[in-house]
Amino acid sequence: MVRYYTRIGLLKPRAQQENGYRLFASQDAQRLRFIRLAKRLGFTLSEIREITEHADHGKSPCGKVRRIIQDRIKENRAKIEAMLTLQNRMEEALKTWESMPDGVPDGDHVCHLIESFESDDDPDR
Amino acid sequence: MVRYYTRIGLLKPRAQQENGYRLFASQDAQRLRFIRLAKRLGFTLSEIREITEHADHGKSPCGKVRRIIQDRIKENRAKIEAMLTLQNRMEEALKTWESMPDGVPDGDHVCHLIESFESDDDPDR
DNA sequence: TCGACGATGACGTCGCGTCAAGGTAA
DNA sequence: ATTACCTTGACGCGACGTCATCGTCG
Repeated sequence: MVRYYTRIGLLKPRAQQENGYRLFASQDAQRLRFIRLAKRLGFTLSEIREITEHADHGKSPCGKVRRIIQDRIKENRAKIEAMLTLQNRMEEALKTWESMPDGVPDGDHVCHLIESFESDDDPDR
Repeated sequence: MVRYYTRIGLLKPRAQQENGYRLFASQDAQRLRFIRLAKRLGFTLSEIREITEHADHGKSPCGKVRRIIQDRIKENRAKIEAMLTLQNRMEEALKTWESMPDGVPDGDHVCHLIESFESDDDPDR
């Protein structure tokens, strides 16, 4: 991860001259802790990059931070609902399949279990 | 999608000789419907490929199908819980931040809102 | 001849992991 | 000299989308 964060410019350790080794200062450790906290709050790495660059230019990133997390809460709610819908569909399928035998595939049908779930319309996705 | 599915070998239209155009038969349309149904049930494309290849060899894929969906239900449950945990964390953060002003970044701190969420330990992730 | 289709191939997404080839430290 | 670390670079994942370049159809 540290190598990756360095690669995408989230961490900027100083390069030592003699050997090519990266030198991490305590500021870099601080920065890494910040990244971890932000990730725990749902921020993506590119958002974190925006935030830190903003801050490195002396501007307050707090407004941006509030906006991002509000959007993320909405997005997340939608994703959770979608996953709950899927979960219901899967459990329903398993239940229905309990009373159905395995089938042998012919040219037309791959698996009658799955094919028994013809969807009339396709509201989500 | 159709191009992609063809590329990864999920759809296999016959190539016409004269021009290089792909020729889709009704079987391909049937196969595509199957893929869509399976996706709606949470199967990944590589699982769908396993299933169809199994079936194309004349073997019943139904056992595999039952096993996969049972695993997927468990995985999904874990993911949903993780997302609910995240959602709580985000909403808690927003609430806490309501009473906090925006701050100006100094060398040590990027955003005190995020930094106020020091985590004692890190149980999940 | 022109414009709307088709094909292939390469590259982008996101957050890393992994592997190879080579240099360095103890 | 060994071996354990470090570096850069490329490629992999999943499920496509997009772009460029080319060929083809009407």
